Amino acid sequence: MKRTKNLPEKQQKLVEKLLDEACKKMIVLFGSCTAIFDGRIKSFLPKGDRMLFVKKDETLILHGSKGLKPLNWQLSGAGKINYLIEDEKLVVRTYRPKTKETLEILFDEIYQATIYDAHDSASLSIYGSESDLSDYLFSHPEIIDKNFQPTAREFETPFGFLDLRGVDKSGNPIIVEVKKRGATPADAHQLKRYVEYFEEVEKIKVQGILVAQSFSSKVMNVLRANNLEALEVPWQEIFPSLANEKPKVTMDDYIKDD
Amino acid sequence: MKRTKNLPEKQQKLVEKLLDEACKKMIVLFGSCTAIFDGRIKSFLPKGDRMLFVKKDETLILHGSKGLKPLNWQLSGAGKINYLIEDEKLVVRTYRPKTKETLEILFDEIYQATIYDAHDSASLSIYGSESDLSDYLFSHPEIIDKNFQPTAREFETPFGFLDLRGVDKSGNPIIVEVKKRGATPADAHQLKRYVEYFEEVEKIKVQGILVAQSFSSKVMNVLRANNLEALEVPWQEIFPSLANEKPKVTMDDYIKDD
DNA sequence: GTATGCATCTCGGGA
DNA sequence: TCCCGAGGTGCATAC
Repeated sequence: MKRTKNLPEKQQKLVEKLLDEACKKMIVLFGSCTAIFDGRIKSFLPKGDRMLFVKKDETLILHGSKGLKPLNWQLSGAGKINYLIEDEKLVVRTYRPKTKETLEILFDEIYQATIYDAHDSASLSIYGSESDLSDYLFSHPEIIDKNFQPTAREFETPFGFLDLRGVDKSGNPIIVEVKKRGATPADAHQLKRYVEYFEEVEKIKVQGILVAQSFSSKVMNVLRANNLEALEVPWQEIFPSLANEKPKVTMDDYIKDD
Repeated sequence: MKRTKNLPEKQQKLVEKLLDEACKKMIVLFGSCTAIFDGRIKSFLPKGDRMLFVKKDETLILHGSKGLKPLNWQLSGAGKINYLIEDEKLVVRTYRPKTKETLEILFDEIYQATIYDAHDSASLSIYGSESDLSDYLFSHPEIIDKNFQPTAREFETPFGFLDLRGVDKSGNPIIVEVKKRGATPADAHQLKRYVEYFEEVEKIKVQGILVAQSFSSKVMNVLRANNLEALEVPWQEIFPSLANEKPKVTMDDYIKDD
């Protein structure tokens, strides 16, 4: 990429443009910069080539050349983003009062600045969440146990919501905590605290079952130590993945040309 | 923004360029697209103006006009990103074998394509993490209690690591769980598990203290019910925030001109 | 490689 | 508004 010298007058013009377009359009700046964040944590980012992305809601995202997570960012809801020239260099400065967080990005050089006029009213639709899995288990209780009869979903306790409640064939109460991913020790603890709620507060002895994709030995230890059950449910078989086969749903099913 | 017609020959040239530069440079495409993700979850994104950002490590990020989080993405480590022309439209398709996840982005129109040659060897340095706070409390135990004497940091139990262990002036054992953020019910239960471990397995009665930024009434209820202590530690006073005052550390302290 | 827990977690839903 | 838990959590670190 050609690196044009950033002449002062050119920079001044850019700043005016940026201030003018802020909150109306997406702004992408590409250049060499350093950054300092101060708030919930402090961080310093030495000089390097980055992409700064400012959205219409003034979310500010500074990306490096690797990984999904940005190097630095500022959430929307911060005050106005300041674009200034200091020492002939572009400085982008934001302050988020709610969390008292400042982000300061100093551009040594700007290689390219682009202002996009984006229109997007669409929103992402999702299928296959943990709550979908709970729903499915509620209506297909035999997956949990052939004698399991669910009685409630999203049952509230003072310790939080539990996913499924039911009984076995003898009427003994069962509670189920559902995780789509692999179980963590925290998940086992979560289930334990629901069981404790019933035993200590409601004076009911319940069987706790943790449903998850997989169980590590440490998690199994916690479960066994607390007399809780583990049930491996491969949700991929419940929500058949299209990944391995020819997609059954293609974009053509959705796309409408104007 | 001027919306140039995407002529087939032009698109073909873009595809060649994209394939050529993949993994060598950052790619930014701006246009109108739909997207389908299939893997850990299924999602469909209707048509709208988006920014597609492909990093050198083949991380792929599709951003909408709001919020920090991308609408769709693919982590690095996926197979080669496919850029194809289908029905005279650019299709970006990736498959990540590890998690069997596909992402397909179909561009209805491309407004701008940019290829950046980024050089960034610098890495972010961070100060003020939870572990920094634990370290600080270990060396300044009077913050927890004037009679607290720490004996261990990162002490392992079968239920997980606890942050601090120590004794009071009478030699009674104390364990401390440290959170930098506000305490959650799960935090209180985690501490309870640790206390139970000592009482049930090691047959030692210990006092549990939860250190956090703030405590909700629900969390306080759980703590009180289990005879656990809450200690509000304003870490902002420990790692003085520069947010409210004139920054003491400015970029000038770091920046070295080549 | 897997497992574990932090994160400037972000985000959405519910009270 | 705050509180709470899910997340395609991502990510580093410990094993």
